[in-house]
Amino acid sequence: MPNTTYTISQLAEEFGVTTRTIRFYEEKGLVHPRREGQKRLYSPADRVRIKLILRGKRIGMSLEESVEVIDMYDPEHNNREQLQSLVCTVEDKRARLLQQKKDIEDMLAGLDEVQALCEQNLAEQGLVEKSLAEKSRAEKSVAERVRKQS
DNA sequence: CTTCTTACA
DNA sequence: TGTAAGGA
Repeated sequence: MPNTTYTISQLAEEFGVTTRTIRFYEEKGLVHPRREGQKRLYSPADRVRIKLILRGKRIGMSLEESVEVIDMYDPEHNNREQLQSLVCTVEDKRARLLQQKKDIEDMLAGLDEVQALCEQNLAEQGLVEKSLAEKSRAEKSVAERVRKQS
């Protein structure tokens, strides 16, 4: 297995963020890259964490929320009680995300309606412009005849 | 040239 | 988070 590592700049480029952002996450305790002297070396696991953090960020989660979700991946305590508690937390998070998902779908549906109305309106305007053009053409030919007669 | 820390906006 | 400074 290739024990790949990444430099901060590699990850920054891959995820479209600045190195400052990644260091900032470390400052917040979201990632713990190992060091090679002063240089930070990120493991594939670190990379995944950053990916999850950015994903959470995209859907409006705070860094803190993302950490909570990420922490659910590795149960630090394996006794029944704590595992059952984790299951509840997971179910709770799942419910919230599903609600968010539904809200987004409803909003998208709303956008579909708005867009349809806009396009319909534009189509009608197109017809108006067309008839206007014809009207203009007709008037022009009339004016032409009048001019010739005079 | 890249990365790091620190500090301020 | 961006940016700037100053060192490695």
